[in-house]
Amino acid sequence: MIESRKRLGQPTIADVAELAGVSRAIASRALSSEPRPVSADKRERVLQAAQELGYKPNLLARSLTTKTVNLVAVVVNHIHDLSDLDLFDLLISEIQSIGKQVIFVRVGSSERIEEFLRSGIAYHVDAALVFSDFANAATVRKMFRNDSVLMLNGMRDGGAPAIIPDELTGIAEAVSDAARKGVRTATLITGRAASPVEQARIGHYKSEMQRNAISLIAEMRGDYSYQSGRRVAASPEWQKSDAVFCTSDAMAMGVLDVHRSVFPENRPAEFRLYGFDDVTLAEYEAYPISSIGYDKTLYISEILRFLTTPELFQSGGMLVQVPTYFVLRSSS
Amino acid sequence: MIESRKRLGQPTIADVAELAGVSRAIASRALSSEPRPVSADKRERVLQAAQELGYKPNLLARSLTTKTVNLVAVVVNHIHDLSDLDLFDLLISEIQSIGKQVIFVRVGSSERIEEFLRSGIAYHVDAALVFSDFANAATVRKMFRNDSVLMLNGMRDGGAPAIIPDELTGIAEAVSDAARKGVRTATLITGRAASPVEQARIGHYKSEMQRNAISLIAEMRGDYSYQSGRRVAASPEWQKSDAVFCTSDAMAMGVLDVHRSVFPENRPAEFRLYGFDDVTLAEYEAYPISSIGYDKTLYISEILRFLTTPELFQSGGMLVQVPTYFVLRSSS
DNA sequence: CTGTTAGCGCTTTCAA
DNA sequence: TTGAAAGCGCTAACAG
Repeated sequence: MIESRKRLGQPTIADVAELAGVSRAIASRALSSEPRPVSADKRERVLQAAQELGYKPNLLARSLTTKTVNLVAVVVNHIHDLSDLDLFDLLISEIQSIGKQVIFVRVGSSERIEEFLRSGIAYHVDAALVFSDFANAATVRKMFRNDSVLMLNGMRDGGAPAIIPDELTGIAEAVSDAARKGVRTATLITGRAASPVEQARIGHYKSEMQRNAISLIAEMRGDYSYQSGRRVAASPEWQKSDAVFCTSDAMAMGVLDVHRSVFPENRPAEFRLYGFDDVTLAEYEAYPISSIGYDKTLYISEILRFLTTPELFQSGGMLVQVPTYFVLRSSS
Repeated sequence: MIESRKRLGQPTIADVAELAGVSRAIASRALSSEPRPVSADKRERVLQAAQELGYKPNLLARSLTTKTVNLVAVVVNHIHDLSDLDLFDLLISEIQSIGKQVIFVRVGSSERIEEFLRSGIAYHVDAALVFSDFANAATVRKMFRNDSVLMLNGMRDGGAPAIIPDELTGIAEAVSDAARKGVRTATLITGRAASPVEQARIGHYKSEMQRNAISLIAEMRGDYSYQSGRRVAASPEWQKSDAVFCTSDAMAMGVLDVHRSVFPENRPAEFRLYGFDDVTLAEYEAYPISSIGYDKTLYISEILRFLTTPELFQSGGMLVQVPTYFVLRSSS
């Protein structure tokens, strides 16, 4: 006979075993989600006892031996984009549907991020999904006990697997849409130049413009935000061109609003406007911005594939590309 | 001499103790963040050894004895509301700043939520912040091992502490703004009627209208979304009134867009329009919607107060109110 | 199939 | 102040 149940606190597996009249090991096996050898009658008795006692396993204790917590870290810089929300809502929901939970880690510009991570449960996650571009894959991998890290920040800097939208296809479609409509000169409004993703994006716009005989007469710097779009569009350096390409929808909205006050039509009269991201917002009538998007459902299903069968991605930092496409709206 | 360090895996506190030539207990104390009796020189040696080994405590193991994980659950229905956007980024950031991490639990309409919770680390959180209205306080409390639950869904259904915006003040200001401008008749566009929060909100609008001699000539049902605002505004039942009050900004945006196509001015010409939530978006030129908001920073600081000193809230389900205020924009 | 025995890594009595 | 030892609750290895 094992010790009698201590009255305080939740029942443990020892209590269940005692009530069922079996050893703790048997109780553990009977309660396991994996198939484990237990005779039918004992399993029945254990389940019955667990039920009776209202037994709930302590996952912290279990994790200690199994080395797995069914926890996924989502590492972000910040979430202030609407497109972020659409994405994260679905992502969380999908991750939960495979029985894992999501811990959000917002790294902002913090320098102490590594220390912060180490001192929290997030350090023990089974996998990390990195949307933030604060560090490269190698660094990020060192930040988690587990080296199962998926880069989703557009970077592809080495050993870690990554899923990135193939931006070239969408950009090519957008630029050729402009060319087809007679656009000969264009302005490019960019975001944070430091980002390698932005560098590549800019490169694609330039090469596609060249291919389509569109000359880039001005390149202006924003920071992806609505306000920066307004600022750029209202600045004295602003010059007329046939088309304005922005590397974010928010900047395009800013540009649109500045020019809307001059041209009361719901779109700029003097140029064709293109955004990037295809945020939900563009569905709103006031911002009918032609944009470049990708299939979020597909993107997320690839992420889930990584979480459920990481082996598939481990072959030398596999890269999965998700196609982008052009979405035509009245701004262009 | 304790067993020599096993080569595999991370160094444990035993390794540190061994290297420092002290017992595990001493190492534990020296490394503790709490003040614990350790002689100065041993503490020094332990810290030195930990440093040398690159020792990182295993928080899962620690939690097993301390019963605390520095983890906060944020329970939501979904996160794609415009108003969510403004809140969650700041909330996560603030929670992290006090050394806790955030686990997001999206309950959607799932029935198996309790089971899901029990089988995850989230069950062991130190506190739960409930934005979702899927259940009452008592039920929610049973879903976490810890009963430190803060209701943020506007409900105030019992023992649990809650922080809710005091909507009456803002609504009173909005309605009186309308009255002052000569509004005599009004339409009210509402969201999900099932929600008790919405019920209260509607009640406030009605009583304030009465007080201000504004007659409510139509009450129409939306679902808080932009699309539902459009649908309502375009429906055959729509009738003219001096003012339109919506219980969400998104619906007001929908209403505005439907009427914008008739009146190209940036605001409806035939009535004054009022929203609710004061989403960031309303700062954009295309949607200059007068709205009702509250100080998110204040709201979040109250939440943080709960997390750091829950005792303050435990006196019989304390209710903290955060004042709302009216924000005047050109739509009214 | 079953039970015993060791742990997982850490903290905390409890004597010394 | 210190260290031995006893757990926290669970799972896994190993005999039977």
